[in-house]
Amino acid sequence: MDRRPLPVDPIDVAVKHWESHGWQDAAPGMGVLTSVMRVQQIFAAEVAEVLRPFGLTFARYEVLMLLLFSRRGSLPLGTMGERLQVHPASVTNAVTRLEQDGLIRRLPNPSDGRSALAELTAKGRRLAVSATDSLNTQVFRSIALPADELPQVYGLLKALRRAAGDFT
Amino acid sequence: MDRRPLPVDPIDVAVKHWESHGWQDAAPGMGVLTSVMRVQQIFAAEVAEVLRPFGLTFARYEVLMLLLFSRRGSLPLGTMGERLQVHPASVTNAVTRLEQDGLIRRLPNPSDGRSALAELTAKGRRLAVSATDSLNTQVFRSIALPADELPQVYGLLKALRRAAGDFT
DNA sequence: TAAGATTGACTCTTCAATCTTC
DNA sequence: GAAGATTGAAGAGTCAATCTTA
Repeated sequence: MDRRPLPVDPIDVAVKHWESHGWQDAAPGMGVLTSVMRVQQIFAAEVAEVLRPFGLTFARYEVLMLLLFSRRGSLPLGTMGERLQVHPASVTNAVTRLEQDGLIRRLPNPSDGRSALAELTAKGRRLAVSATDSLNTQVFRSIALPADELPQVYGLLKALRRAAGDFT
Repeated sequence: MDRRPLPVDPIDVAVKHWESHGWQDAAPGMGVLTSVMRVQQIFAAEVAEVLRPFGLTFARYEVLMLLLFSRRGSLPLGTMGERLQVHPASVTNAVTRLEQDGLIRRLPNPSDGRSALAELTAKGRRLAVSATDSLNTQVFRSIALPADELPQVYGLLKALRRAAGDFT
């Protein structure tokens, strides 16, 4: 689904339309929201391409990394859903697939019979590290902004997330 | 799928993990990418909630707005895919659904027998304007950033989009 | 009764293959 | 043969309903 670059920025055009329809006060917000949607789409495509050879999606990669960074290499599914801010059903989905691929194991939670733990296997640990190496090199280190502007975007997006009640 | 706010910012935590695993140079990019993904998720949820009563998704709303802003109120499907940066199949999907709902009409393209035009109906035009009023009020005008910071984010995201080859 | 997890239905997206027209 | 659009299949996400345990 690759496209040639457009001669004009379609989001600039949309913002101008908003301004000329009497929606001046909403135009900047519309522009920012639409830009976030589009940048996410670009990032998601890049990440998906890098992760495909590993048999991973971004959601499943995030589950692996959460486990990699955890003290014992295991976490309750509910905790993972909270940290990743996704629906419980999405966690179940990702965990099931990762388990089929032998990257994690499901264990009963000794302290709560209702709960399940996901635990990283040795194979999962190795894959998480390899995939991270690729992502670091091909995506994260290549984000096309002057180095001093990255913390700026980060801070602005963080303000948006905090305002939305993501964290306190 | 609503969640209570977390006591710490999970993205801050991930960035710190990156730094302490010898991936310092990739940490800022990882933080920005992850933040964009999360802010997109928040925005998408807000937009979906506002559009639900109108029977619209964001993708279908974007199609309506593209037609609303076009000279004749009609555009070839391929052109819409380019402007919205989505797969042709997504356009077909959205257009089919909008047509079922009586918001647009499919017409043959007089200048190319392979191509189809989508044309806004009166009903579609009214709905597009109503939905925009709601989005302006409940989402776009309420984006939680000091007014002078919106153009800043916009500019930074635009630099990212340009670097990705979105437009020239 | 409530909480954790799972299931099945539904939506949206992309991809590959196909059909028609240029 | 190439381009525009469509179709069917597969993947991922949410939601509502359900099952089990606390």
